[in-house]
Amino acid sequence: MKGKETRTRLDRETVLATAADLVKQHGPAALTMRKLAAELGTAVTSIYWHVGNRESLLDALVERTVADLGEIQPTGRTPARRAASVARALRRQLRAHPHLVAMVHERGLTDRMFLPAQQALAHEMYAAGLRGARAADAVRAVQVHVVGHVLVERNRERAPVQRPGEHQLWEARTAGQDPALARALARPLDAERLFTLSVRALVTGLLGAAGEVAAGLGDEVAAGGADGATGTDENATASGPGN
Amino acid sequence: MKGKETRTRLDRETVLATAADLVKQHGPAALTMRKLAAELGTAVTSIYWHVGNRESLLDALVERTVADLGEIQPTGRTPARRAASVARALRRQLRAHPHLVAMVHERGLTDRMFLPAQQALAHEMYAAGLRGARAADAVRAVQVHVVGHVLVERNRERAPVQRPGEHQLWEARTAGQDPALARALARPLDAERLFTLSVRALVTGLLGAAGEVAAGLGDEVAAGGADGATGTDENATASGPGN
DNA sequence: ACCTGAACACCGTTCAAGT
DNA sequence: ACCTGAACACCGTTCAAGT
Repeated sequence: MKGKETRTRLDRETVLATAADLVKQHGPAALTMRKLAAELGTAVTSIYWHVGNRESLLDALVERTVADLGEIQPTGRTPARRAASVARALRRQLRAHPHLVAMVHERGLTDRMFLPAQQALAHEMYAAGLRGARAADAVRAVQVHVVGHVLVERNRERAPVQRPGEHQLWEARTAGQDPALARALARPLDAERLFTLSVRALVTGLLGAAGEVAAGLGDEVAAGGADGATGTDENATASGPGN
Repeated sequence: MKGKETRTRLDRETVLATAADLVKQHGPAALTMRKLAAELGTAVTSIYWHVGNRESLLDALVERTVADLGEIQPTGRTPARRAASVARALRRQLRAHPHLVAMVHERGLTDRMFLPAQQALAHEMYAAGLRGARAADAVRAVQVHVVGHVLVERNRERAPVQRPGEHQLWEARTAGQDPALARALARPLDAERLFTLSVRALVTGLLGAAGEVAAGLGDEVAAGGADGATGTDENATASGPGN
């Protein structure tokens, strides 16, 4: 159970490695200096010599994880689709490291982490005809949407079963004018589908103004938004070979 | 400093009240049973008699805060604008109780908390011509966007100064084809403006498909998305009288 | 240069004992 | 019915002492 037995020398590298392991398995809250020491087979205080303290240990962990995130490779034939594909790729990266988003945010490393995605998005916004501050707004809107969506998703997964639950709530209430709507809201939510759908809508909305006016790709954009309900098809599995 | 001096009887009510006070001032992490006891002028263990334990104390706190959130009163002349106004009102509610979102999520009370907003949104989506599952998707997309945005905002505010900072990052990098875009991304982000703008785009995108096809209000929707940069004007201060 | 145990100041929670 | 102190099992961190 305790992992390493014949310990000769402790090492900043192995401290980080086993710490990363603990975080990956049980989350950052479960990473206590004492448990880590037990796992390493050393005294608690030895860890301090190599990594300073718990806080800088987590810093280093985050830094290293961010460093070897895969490249983001946009896919699709139009800027709108390519921007959406960047959003999906970003979400996939984040979900591959379940505790990363929260840790990164707490540590104020968000900007560095999202720079590759930001640049990819900026490129597509430019290609779609957005310029300057307007393009910057679009980039940031998508970025915040993705991070926010992943945070909400993660919380929803971690949370104990929703206490009243949309189910009962919507069943009990007067279903209003649209019983089909009430039934749909009572069904459990498919996060992946909702993400794909909302990103598409957001990008469409962001490009819409400039798109129709400036670049004449309004029809393409509208088509991208119109096939909504089909959800996850070919372009959901496309990603860079890096990850 | 210790607040109450002449303490006759402890009371679940006053325990909750002072606990709420501590959370409001220093966040939920700062609410320790021992500090709370000190503030109350009682033994730590007395608290346990009234509220069980720390976890159910926080549960009760959240429950009570959610209970007296104000009504959500949509404003605006079109469904798109009214839906966006619901999103803004929801954001305002959440920001009025800075620690609420995270606590609510951790406790799995999200559904109950957002039911009023959800119903208001559902109403507007129906008015905009969306039906059934499609309307449900739109409602949830907006809901997740708002919660996610607020979570990101909160984290950004709490976080220590972003370490590398978009500033330096974007200045250092090859600014690509659009130096104005790079400059805009180097500027600090105006969360309120970005929120207004992205919600508008999202709603436009969500209604776009059904709106143009079914209800013939595509021009109105497009106009709503096109006046983008002006941001927070009349309808930003509108809310129910409840809060 | 690296590792150790003892010690300090914190936590939440339980429990027998008081009134 | 309500409040108490002592005690337990945890934390992160410091520090003098070892090799």
